[in-house]
Amino acid sequence: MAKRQRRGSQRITMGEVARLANVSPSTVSLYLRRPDEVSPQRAEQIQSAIDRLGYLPNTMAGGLASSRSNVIGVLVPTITNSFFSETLETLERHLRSAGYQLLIGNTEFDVSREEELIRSILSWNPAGLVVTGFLHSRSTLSLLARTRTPIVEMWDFGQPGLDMVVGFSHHACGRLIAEHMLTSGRRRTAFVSTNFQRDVRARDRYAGFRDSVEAAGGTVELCELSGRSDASETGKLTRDLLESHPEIEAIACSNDMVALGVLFECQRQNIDIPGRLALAGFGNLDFTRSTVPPLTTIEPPRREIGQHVARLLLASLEDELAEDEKRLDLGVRLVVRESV
Amino acid sequence: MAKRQRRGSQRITMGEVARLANVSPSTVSLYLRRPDEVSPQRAEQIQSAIDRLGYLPNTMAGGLASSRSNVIGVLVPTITNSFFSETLETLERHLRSAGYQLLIGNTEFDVSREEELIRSILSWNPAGLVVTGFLHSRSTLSLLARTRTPIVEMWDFGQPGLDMVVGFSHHACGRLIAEHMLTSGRRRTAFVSTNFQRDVRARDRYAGFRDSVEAAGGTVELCELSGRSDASETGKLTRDLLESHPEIEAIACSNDMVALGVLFECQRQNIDIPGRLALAGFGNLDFTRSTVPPLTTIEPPRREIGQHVARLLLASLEDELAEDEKRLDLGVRLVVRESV
DNA sequence: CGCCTGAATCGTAGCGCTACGATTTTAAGC
DNA sequence: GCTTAAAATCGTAGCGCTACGATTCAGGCG
Repeated sequence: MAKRQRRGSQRITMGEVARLANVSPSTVSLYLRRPDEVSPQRAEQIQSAIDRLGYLPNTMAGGLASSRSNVIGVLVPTITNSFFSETLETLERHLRSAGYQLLIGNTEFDVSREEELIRSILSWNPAGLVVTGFLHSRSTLSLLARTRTPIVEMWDFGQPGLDMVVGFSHHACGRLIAEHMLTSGRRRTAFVSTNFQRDVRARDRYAGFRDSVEAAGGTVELCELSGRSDASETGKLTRDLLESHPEIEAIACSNDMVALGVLFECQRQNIDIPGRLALAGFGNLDFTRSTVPPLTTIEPPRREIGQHVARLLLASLEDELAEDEKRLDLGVRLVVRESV
Repeated sequence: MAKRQRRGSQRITMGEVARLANVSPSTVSLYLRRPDEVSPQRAEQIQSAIDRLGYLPNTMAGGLASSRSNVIGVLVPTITNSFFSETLETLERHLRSAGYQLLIGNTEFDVSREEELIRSILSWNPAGLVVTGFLHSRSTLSLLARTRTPIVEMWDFGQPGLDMVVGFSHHACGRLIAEHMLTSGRRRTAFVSTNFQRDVRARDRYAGFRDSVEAAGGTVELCELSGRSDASETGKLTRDLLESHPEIEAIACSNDMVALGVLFECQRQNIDIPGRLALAGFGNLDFTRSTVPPLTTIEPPRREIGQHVARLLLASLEDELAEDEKRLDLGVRLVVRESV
């Protein structure tokens, strides 16, 4: 909380607008909320008073009085990741145009931090809540069970969920990549991942990949990149991997940035892609189409997620949604280019 | 605003906690705000009542009553850009640990959208406001002049500013790159930029670059990339540029993603970097150290900006800052690698 | 011309909390 | 045991707005 008190900072109230416009405060309030219910004449008086005074409504007072808010809380593991930030951007655009304000929180892939953030967001009496994935702490779950605000779990699919779900199956992504590699005749593979311990969804993609490869009699070597180094540490890791496992003929990466690191290492070592080694990413980031060679990857519906989350949220705020409208698998697209 | 009314969603109030704990509501409030001012015995009664009821304070009611809020508004051009999102992440971390809640807005490089967002944030009676850069609409300026909340303008430096300023000079960045290229003997240059029309800071970097190059008797060809295509359209543009201006021996890019696109095009055309062409980016994104060849770029103080903005904001909330503490040029570091 | 109806406007009572002065409790000192 | 100051607790009066029922106003009609 602010230490320095800033009261009396001559903020204009609705009452002052009313006085200047020669109407009652209730009329001003009504004008602001449902302009077509006041006469054109009053409307005009009120608007000009507002303009003249530079009146800004006090959201907190309004929210308290109506015990309702235009806040929607959104929790992502990190906004630093273009997957989530594009979803956020789209979500923001759609929700703002419907009059809502996003409260964004970074869970840092940590369920206890998520809990803390949810507590803080819930104290705003939000109209809706959007969280990433299905993994929540026990007390988060009970916190969420008790609240009545609509909840969307996004960026994943395949589990029951708390209320609404918009996403896709990461396990299926892994399988998709695996099948494509198998088709191109590769059986000895590796999966290189950042953030493997913390990111359930990366682990799901790995699991899907491994399941498919092993079902076809192939092998999968798992390589974890430590920390946040997306493309720098990758070089060394790739070198070690290829040295200790010279039989490997395909590498799937947990995301395109990792794949970029692998790709540059291959360029350095003159390893032919896809001749000697097949390479695939995840994310279909912008650069993937211009790498040398262009990178085969998976396009997750980043912006579509945002759009549909907004749509569902808005709909559920209007009226109760049928059960079968509450779950949306947006699927995923394999973008085949030249690296596999 | 929410259409469906969710009142009566049996939310627990402070009064109910008080009743269960056998104290007055004021004591509960005091306990929550300044726990050390209630006796340990009461504290314990109250806390257990809170836990038992699952009480969550109502932020709006608190904010209204104290006419003060723990909200800090932050406006960035786009959260989709790792420059800003890393600043945001750092800012969030520091500010949250001091008890503040960020309200993030996307201006989309549009001053009128910025104005709209500022209006909306101001209606929350925020404790502070952070905006990106110096470019604001006329009415934003008057809106901001009237308010008493501390304001930080970040990610730029060199203009008077409204209140506090934390950033660095983009013009200086351009000069830095130019000087390095000139030192390596290049005089015929090009500047390739995304988002040139909308992004003042990219234009400043260009201006700095051009000023230095031209002062040394060199030439600068400006290439603008349309829209959001960071690395894909870049290939074609580079090809055209190199064809129509075969004399060009150095390319500076508005950011590392653009440089990546140029680099891949050069790989395709077998253009030797830095032999035939020098290349530099901006941002020092993670991948730049592993490209082939590693990319010379500029490291902007992304996270430091967040950290110092938080520090200044917090300090100005405690007490008045001296004038000379209000402006901070964080500078910039040229990261020399192999591409120039 | 009064009556009725619907539209426009208004007044009042909170929303759940905090600020702050009033009151009660505690403990120290003699 | 009494006084007194300090510490702990409490009661009241809003914060600025919205909800909603009460009131006023227009106009149309018998």
